[in-house]
This record gives sequence, C-alpha cells and structure tokens, in this order.
Amino acid sequence: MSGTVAEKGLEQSSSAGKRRQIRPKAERRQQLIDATIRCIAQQGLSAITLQMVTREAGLSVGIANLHFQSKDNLLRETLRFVAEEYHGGQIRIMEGTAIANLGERLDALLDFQLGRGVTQRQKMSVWFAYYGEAGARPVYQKIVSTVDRLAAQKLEALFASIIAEAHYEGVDAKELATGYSALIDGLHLGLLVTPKELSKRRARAVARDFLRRAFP
Amino acid sequence: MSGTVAEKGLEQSSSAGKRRQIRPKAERRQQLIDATIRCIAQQGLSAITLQMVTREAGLSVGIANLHFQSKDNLLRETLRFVAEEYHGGQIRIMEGTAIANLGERLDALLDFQLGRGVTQRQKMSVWFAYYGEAGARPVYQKIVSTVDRLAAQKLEALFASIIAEAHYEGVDAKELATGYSALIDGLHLGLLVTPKELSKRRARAVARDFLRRAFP
DNA sequence: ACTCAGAATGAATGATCGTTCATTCCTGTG
DNA sequence: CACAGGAATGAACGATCATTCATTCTGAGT
Repeated sequence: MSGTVAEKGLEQSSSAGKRRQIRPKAERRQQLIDATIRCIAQQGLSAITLQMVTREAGLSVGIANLHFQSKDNLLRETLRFVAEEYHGGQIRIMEGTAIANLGERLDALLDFQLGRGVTQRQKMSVWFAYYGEAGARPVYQKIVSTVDRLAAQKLEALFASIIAEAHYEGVDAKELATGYSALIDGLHLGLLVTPKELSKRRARAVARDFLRRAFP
Repeated sequence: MSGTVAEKGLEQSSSAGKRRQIRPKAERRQQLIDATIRCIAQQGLSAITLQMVTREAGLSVGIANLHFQSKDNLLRETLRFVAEEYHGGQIRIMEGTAIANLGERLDALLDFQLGRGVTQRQKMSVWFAYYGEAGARPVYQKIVSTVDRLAAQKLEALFASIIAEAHYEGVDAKELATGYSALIDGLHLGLLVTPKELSKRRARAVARDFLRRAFP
C-alpha cells in the first residue's frame, strides 16, 4: 500500500502532470502520513514543515489543514500510525495461532523486531524522533503508552507460557519481559545512532543471547 | 555548579535587579548551556527558541549569538556537554581505582546509570531529544558516537576482567557489553516515555537481573 | 450532456524566529 | 578618578512558517 502512495508522490512531483485529482478522504490522509514519515526521517522532526510534507506528497499546501485541521494533529496521527504498525505487528505474531511452537514464535518475534521492516533507518528515525519529544509532550506519551501496554502484556504472557512449559524456576516473566523490551529498544537506538559500531547481525545475536540466558 | 547557575537564572528573572553584569566568557557559555538543557526538557527540542533560552538564563537575546555564533552551534555544544557528562561519569567509575573489587565497581556503575543524577526527567529528556534528531543530523551522530565508543571499550574491558577473574567460559565480553549498554538505554527510554509502567526501582532490578544471569 | 457538492488549490496574512549591530554600560588599569 | 576595551543589550530586519479562504476544478449522479 505504501508503495502505491510513494509512486503517486513521485509521479506527481517529478513529471509535469498537473492534473488535479479528487480522491477519498482516507486515501489522502494516508498519503500525507506517509509523506510525513519520509520527511521526518530525512529532515528530522524539529525541521519539518507543511510545505515540505505536501510537496513530498505531490499536493498543495492547503490540503494538510483540510484533512488534519492543523500541523500538530498531522504529527499526532502520524505517531499513532507508526506506533500501531509496530506494536500491531508484534501482537499479531504473539497471539497468532499460525506458529504453535513457543520457541519458534519467539524467534519470529525477534526477526520482526530486528528484521528488515522495522530497522529501516526511516522507521527508526521516526520512532525516536517522537520519543525525543515525549518528555515535553504528554500527548505523545499517552499515544505510545496506550499501545505499548498491550504489547507488554502479550509478551509477558508468552514468557509465562514458556516458563510453565519448560518448568523454569525462579524466573519472573514480568521482569524478563520488561528487560527484553528495553533491550530491543536499546538495540534500535544503537542501530540508529551508532550504525558503524553495531550491525543488524550483531544486534540479533545480542538479543538471541539474552533469550538463551533467560531460557537455557 | 549547575545549582549556582540555576540560582543566578532565577535571581535575574524573578527579581527586578536589572543591573548588567560582566562575566568571563566560559561562565556565560555554561550558563547558556544549562538554560538550554532546562528549556529542552520543558518544551522539547523542536520548540526551543533563543528568546526562550536567554530569558531562562536571565540574559538578553543577543548574547546567545555573541558566545555561540548561532543557535545551531549552541545546540551542538549543549549536546557535547550532556554527552561528556554522562559518559565521563561512567568512565570515571570504570577506570577509577577507588573501588578495587570488580563486583562492587559494577554495582557503582549501575547505581550511576540508573541513579538520581542521570534519571532525572530533565537529563533523560535532553538525551533522547538529541537521539531523536540523530537520524537526520550526522553531526549529532558524530558527537555521541565519539564519546560512546570510549565508554563501550571501558565497559568491555571491565566485563573481560570479571570473566577472567571468575573463570567464566563461553561468555563473550564484547557482546555482553553491547547488550548491557542497550539494556540501560532501553530502561532510560522506558522511564521517560512510560514512567507509570516502569519505576526506577524496577529498572534497577531488571538491570541487576541481567548482570546476575551473565555473571552467576 | 448537464449540474453542483465538495475536494483541491495557492496567494495572502499575521505571527514568530534567528541574526545583526548601533548603542549602553561595566570594570580593570594607569 | 578618568578612560578605554569589550561584554551586554534589545530594537529592527528579513526570512519563514502555519493557517485561512476566495477561487478553481472534478467527477458522480441524473
């Protein structure tokens, strides 16, 4: 889907095809959100501009306020989309019945969290751009913590199942889940800020090591 | 020192003491950096303004450009200060000879990383505000990775010493150091974004658990 | 083929920002 | 005490931004 939007953006911004098109509201909203993500990744959240976003989307300036009322609201909705995409992906793996074996499900989760889709610089940039502002903007905190809480619960349940299945003792599922989530976040941060020091391969190895020590 | 500066800032902004004071260049620079930190924590990096910073410092607008040439440069120098403060504190503990016992030195490190000084919302906000922009601004990446590399090496050396001392086998010091650093970063992020879900006490417990599993 | 609701546009507006620099005012020195 | 060097000030300027809205244009329904 995002491919389609990207093509349209390129088509309109590169060629001289000025013909005005009328599209349903939902599609335009998604188109603007996708353009916002690309702009944040390239220019940063503090440098973002409505002119920049609408040009990237191949549309006029006024359209942002038409569909999102304000720039602030566009940024909020973009965060909501990114947060739900990431946490939704995790939850789908964890509560999906496609993979019966718990260990394999854990591997699938790790592959998702440190795999191609999530660790694109584009996505990680957006992710931490919002985290950076969360300290000063309670709205961002609320959006993230809402989806975050559900994912944390699912992870804790998965860990609890593994502990029960293998009869591990003296291991607290909740504490382990907190540690694992923090580790993944920290690895994402390392991949973003010091990509020369930390490769994706090594990040995956570190995460696997954590799980191996937790579940021998 | 930051206390002194804070007092001066309050003194000048609250009272009507308009008397102009001439101070050495280094002191004014630090005063502005401290004010910048407070403003970033309260308003966010994307909302920061020179008028805001100089008012917080109890000085006039022009002084920022006088001592830092530009707003961009002030922000860079502020990041450099925060980065060196954090990493310098870690390095001082790790290479200091005050604590001979390696286990105790590890505890001291953990207390520093998750203790009062570092986990103030103010400091963490600033920290992640810059991380958030790092994806789009190579300058920030460079500043952080420069000091980060040294701290990572010291941590790896400390871990290697512990492994050697206790004759642990099949444990890679470098991989463990990467994991521990990532875990601490992730815990800081959790403390900042979801403070309701993660208390400092629990963050410390999670970090200790990681070390206990690594070094039984 | 005709119509018109409303999607899309972009010039205009007012507010705000970073930066400049002529001026004012300390303070160490002679 | 007088003076000069330069630290500090803040009004002014030009650039840029979010937002508005009169206008244009589209495409589905008839």
